[in-house]
Amino acid sequence: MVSERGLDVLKAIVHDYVASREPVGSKTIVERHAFGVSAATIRNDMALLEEEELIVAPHTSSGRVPTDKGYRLFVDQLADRRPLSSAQRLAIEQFLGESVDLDDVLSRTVRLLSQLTNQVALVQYPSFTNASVRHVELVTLAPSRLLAVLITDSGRVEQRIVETVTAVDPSDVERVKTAIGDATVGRSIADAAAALESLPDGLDVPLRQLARFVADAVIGQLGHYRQDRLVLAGSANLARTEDDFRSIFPVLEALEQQVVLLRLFGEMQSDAFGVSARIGRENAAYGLSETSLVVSDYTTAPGETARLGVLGPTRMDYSSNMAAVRAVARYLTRLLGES
Amino acid sequence: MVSERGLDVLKAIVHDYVASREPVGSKTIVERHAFGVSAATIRNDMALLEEEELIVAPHTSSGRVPTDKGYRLFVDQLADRRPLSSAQRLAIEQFLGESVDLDDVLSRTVRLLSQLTNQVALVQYPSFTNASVRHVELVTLAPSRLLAVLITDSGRVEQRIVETVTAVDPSDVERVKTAIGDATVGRSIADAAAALESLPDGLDVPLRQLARFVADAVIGQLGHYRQDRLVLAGSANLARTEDDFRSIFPVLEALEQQVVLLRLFGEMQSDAFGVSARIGRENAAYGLSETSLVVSDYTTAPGETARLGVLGPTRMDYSSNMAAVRAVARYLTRLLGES
DNA sequence: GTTGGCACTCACCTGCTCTGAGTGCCAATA
DNA sequence: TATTGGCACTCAGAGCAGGTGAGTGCCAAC
Repeated sequence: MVSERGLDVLKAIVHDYVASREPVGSKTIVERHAFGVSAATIRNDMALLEEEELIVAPHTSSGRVPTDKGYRLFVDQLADRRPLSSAQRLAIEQFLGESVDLDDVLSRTVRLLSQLTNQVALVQYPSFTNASVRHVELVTLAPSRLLAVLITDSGRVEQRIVETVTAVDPSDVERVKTAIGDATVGRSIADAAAALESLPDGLDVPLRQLARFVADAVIGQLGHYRQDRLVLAGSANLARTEDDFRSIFPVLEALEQQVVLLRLFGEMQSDAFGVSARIGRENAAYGLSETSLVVSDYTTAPGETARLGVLGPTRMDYSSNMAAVRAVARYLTRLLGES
Repeated sequence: MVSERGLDVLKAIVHDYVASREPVGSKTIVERHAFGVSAATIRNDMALLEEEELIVAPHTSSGRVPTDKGYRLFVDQLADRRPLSSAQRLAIEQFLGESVDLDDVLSRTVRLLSQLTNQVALVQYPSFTNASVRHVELVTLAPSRLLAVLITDSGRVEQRIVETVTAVDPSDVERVKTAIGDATVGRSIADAAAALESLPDGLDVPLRQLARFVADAVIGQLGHYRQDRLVLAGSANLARTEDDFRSIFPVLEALEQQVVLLRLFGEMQSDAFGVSARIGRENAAYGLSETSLVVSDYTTAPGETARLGVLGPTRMDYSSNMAAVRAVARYLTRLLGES
């Protein structure tokens, strides 16, 4: 069993190792932290911690380094949950407050988060499955090319080009637009998609083909509300933080394969404090076994959440990263919940 | 003066160095290329090339490496302009042909280009300054929050949230929408912005404030047509190609600071073949002195061009990268020029 | 349970030699 | 005059030896 002081020693090791990037020895610990005991005592504690596989020595005569299990214990029980500085809070409010639309909010959020944490920041687009259709617009770009624009009450705008086989008559376009609007406006995403499926069959024959094309396009746009997207920023931080450049290659690759990250996001469960972490080898299945992810939910509407977080080397400052992720998620919830 | 064969030697050095990543010696050259002369002769040529600062020896007793000046000469005079394989051409057509809208086209383009070249790919959004306003839509999201949507005949859609001080009357919204539509639809971006400036003054007092808010928002959207944006893909290739990881940090940073890249894009001039390169220290002002950029224009409408290209280490395969950039730019011109 | 002491380990630094790829130069050759 | 084989020279990099020091494990004493 690990003693009370033993846990404090683990905490000290995590802190010092994150700060110095070098294995931590018993002497360093007594020098930097006021334990009031000698180095030999610390050594005994460290031997116990090593037995529990919470720390490990890279080679026989070196200091210790936390294991993934050690980080996990640290995150779950030991990490300080200290709030951000008021200057940081102010920065969040000011920077995000200037946003002009949803895209802008999220792009600002992700840049902000990467600057606060010095890590790669990720923000998932809200799914808005509870949203309902506010407006459908159909614009003629060329004789046989239309642009379908879908607007929801969540303020999201989707566009899609519709190619038709033959040139279309403007009045037909108008009638199809009205029909589609009648069938969808005010309905939820799911209901609207269902209504559109059968819509063309109820129309006069001359309109059917056009209506089919447009309805399919709009259904495709509605489908986007299930598919998620990520925005990210700060990948340069990887090259700064990481010491070995070969290790950043799989990470950069994962960042481009958003699917992987979305699956990871999906699997994570927030704890009572609204923040959760996935550490090192817990991500091995995704080729990210030396990488940790700190994630929090944010809410855009009752019952609708999306996630944001940061990604960095296992050896990261969990305390402050978790605080930053939490604060940004809260502020974002407040900002987007207003509408 | 450098002889005819001297240039062939330079060409061989560039080729071999790009392939092997190691300084190229005289013996290697005679072994791999059928020059029909001895190593000593090649050495004489190399001494001349070194005098002209086209190649350099990293240390006294090693092979030679091209200088930036050497790459420049290679690109301008020696690089083969061989076309892509038909399989590659097919891949371009198939992959891009499936696009559903402008965003999709550009995001597919950039991914494609990064896969073809194994470099970081960049695509600039078209500016569409010649475009004209097709439609303006105003949607009420909340009592004092509207969404303004701007659609142009180039198929681009801009959205922006408008906050008003007080709750707005739906019929007022309708009237403002009509007024703004009348003032802008069918006009060019520049004309529409000018017309909107003075629009509110001509309206009844009760509508003025609302009209001012909305007009400002739409003017802001129109302003986006001057500001450019970049999409990029393949930054993981950096970590693969580069041997020293410290060198990728400034590059990753530049990739996040799109402003820098946009300025670089702006300064480049395409040559007669439609492709241009900026090599190594020519980019020193941007902190990219070990990086080269291969760029081509693509055309979206008569008189309107934007750029795309790839970015990678100075030691890159210029021949095939230039071929790929050129082919993709041509195809994109054809695809976007259709509308 | 804690401590000081002590022998032990091992990564890392330094200085050394050795090797080989590659060069520059030169006199001989076509 | 251009080309060639020969040769001495250079120097990065690999491999080895010895020294240093941070850190450990263990133990007897407190």
